[in-house]
Amino acid sequence: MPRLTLPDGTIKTFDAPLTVEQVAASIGAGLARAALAGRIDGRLVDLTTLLDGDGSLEIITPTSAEGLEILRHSTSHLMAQAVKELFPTAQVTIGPAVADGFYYDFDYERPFTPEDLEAIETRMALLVSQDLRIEREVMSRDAAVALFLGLGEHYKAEIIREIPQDQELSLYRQGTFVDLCRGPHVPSTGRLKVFKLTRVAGAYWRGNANNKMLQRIYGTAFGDKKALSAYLTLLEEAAKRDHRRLGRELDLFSIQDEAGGGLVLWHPMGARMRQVIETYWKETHGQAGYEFLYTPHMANLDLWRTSGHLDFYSESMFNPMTVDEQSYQIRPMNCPFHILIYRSKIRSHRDLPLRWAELGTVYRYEMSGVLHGLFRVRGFTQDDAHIFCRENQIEEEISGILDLTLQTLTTFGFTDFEINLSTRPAKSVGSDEIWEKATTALKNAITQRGLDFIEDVGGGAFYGPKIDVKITDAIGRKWQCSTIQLDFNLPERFDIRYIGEDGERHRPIMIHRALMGSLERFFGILIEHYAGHFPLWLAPVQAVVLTITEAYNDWAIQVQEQLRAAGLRVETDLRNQKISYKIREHAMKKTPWLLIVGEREQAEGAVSPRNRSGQELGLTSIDMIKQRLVLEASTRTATQ
RNA sequence: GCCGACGUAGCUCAAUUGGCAGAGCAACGGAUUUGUAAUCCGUAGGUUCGGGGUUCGAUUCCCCGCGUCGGCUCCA
Repeated sequence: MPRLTLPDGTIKTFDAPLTVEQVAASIGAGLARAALAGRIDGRLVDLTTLLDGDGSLEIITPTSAEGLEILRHSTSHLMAQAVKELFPTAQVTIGPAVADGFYYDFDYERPFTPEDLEAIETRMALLVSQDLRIEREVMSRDAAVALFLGLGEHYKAEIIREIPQDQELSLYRQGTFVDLCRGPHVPSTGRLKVFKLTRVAGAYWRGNANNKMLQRIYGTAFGDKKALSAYLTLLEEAAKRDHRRLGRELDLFSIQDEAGGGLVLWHPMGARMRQVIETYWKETHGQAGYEFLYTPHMANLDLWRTSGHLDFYSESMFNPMTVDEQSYQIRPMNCPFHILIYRSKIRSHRDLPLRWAELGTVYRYEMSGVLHGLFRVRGFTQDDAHIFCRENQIEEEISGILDLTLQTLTTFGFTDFEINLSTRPAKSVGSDEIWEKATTALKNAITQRGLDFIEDVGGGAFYGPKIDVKITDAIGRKWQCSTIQLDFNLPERFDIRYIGEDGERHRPIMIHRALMGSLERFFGILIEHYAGHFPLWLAPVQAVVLTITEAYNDWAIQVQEQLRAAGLRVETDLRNQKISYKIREHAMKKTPWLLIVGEREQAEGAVSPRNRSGQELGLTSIDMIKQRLVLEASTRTATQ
């Protein structure tokens, strides 16, 4: 007699075994229609799963993340079925649900075309209208291998051979199509009504460039049409915010072939913003007890041999250049230089912790195909710092870095954080003891300020555990910028030490950390986060004084001078144009404040301010507007 | 690097089966002296990404190169 506990705590008992689907129907017809799968005691199962014992049961619908994932996974199978029917010689490989939808990789003699996608979509719709049952079947390994080899599906056979012996193999059949799959899946193709194939792309088998290139088709699926159109609207919104487009429109930066791909040219307006960001960075780091360093952009190759970068990082390094028969390497990182400064004299335990920061520009080789605006470049500036401390100072230092990180990110308008802690991987350097101590210190530092974290077990670098912080932007996208990384390796390689209280030599702990990560990338994120509507403290031009006619030029210039004297970034627009023309132009440049001056304003020593949202303040004295803008800029928050 | 799509004026985009390379905005010149999102007239602007081929003729078709864009991790 199944006795089932539902998520709201109610308990339902049945006098005979029944399927998840039947339970859903017993709760309500609406739920039965929406049901995609079930969760029994935490395990996701098909709707057709028979319940014969007690336990907790949750009905999964498209409103949950899992429901959406199942829906998309099933849609990817539906697509594979359509592809197999239209292109019988295509071999199926893998087809998972991913962040925004799903994909399926096929091995086919030619790439799929946009016309193929249309045909596939049409066939998918046909299969949906047939409402084919999707049925699970368990099979032995040998039988499964034989089945797929018989179907000419060599990739599937290869996959099965790699699945652990003791794991149960399941197949899903729908119509003539059969696929190896862990499941769960929706009960029939009729459930898959809202989907869209988005693009085709090449993708290597198993993501390895040495393997054959497969044809990947991307698509997405949703529980209802509204959700799909909301998603498409989001894509449009993201396109409007594209920093490459805004960067050009607002004249912030460019990347030009003549200089080289992935090398950023900061134009005056972008450079103004960068100055503001750097000034803020210096201010906060000074307050947090950091010292600042400047180090060279290249160094003798031997330095990179000692640091080990030549061994484990050479793929990302530019080729060395020869100078006076010696090899020099343009730097991909700043840390070896900071270590050299540490090692330049004997350090005492009293000197520690040393917090050394540098806006260090580094150059890394990225494959041409991955370059992308400011997000993926070949030359960028890190807001880098290295902390040298004693073992017993780790927790306090991490704690301080976390404070600074959250303070910085909040100031730039990000308030939603996800903290990831990555622990010791299989291959690593350093003793069990130090890993244990350090990892605990990291955890404590996070939990002590009441924050949650996601643990990525074994996800740390070989040289130490790390904390990454992800931010969520205005349209819900996540970005990882900040990283805090312990290093047990470099102090060893450079043999750096300090003299302890006991008079003996000890090895310091090194912490690498960057809060914004790369200034270029962070700038790109800011552009997209604010969609170019930068808060006053960041805006390259904070206000423009617009004249009604040339008769008021003198007053406009006086206004500009007075506001500039108060530290504001103010321009004038004295052109012989209608006021509405000028307003439109500066509105499109997303200037926070437009200060209009004409006869009345001049007579009263005033301006008529209009803010970015079109709000007019009316006649305002020069002192009033000065105060207001200075206050708004100094609070470093978005007020419009 | 690999797969695919694309590459026309500073920007956004046209150009019939292969038949004189165009428009809007921006720029520049002139007129207009204007009150809250585009005043009017004019001028200039091109090796159609580069190179080669087919053709009487190539922006258009073919080949090579360069660049841009979308992908190439998310496990059956």
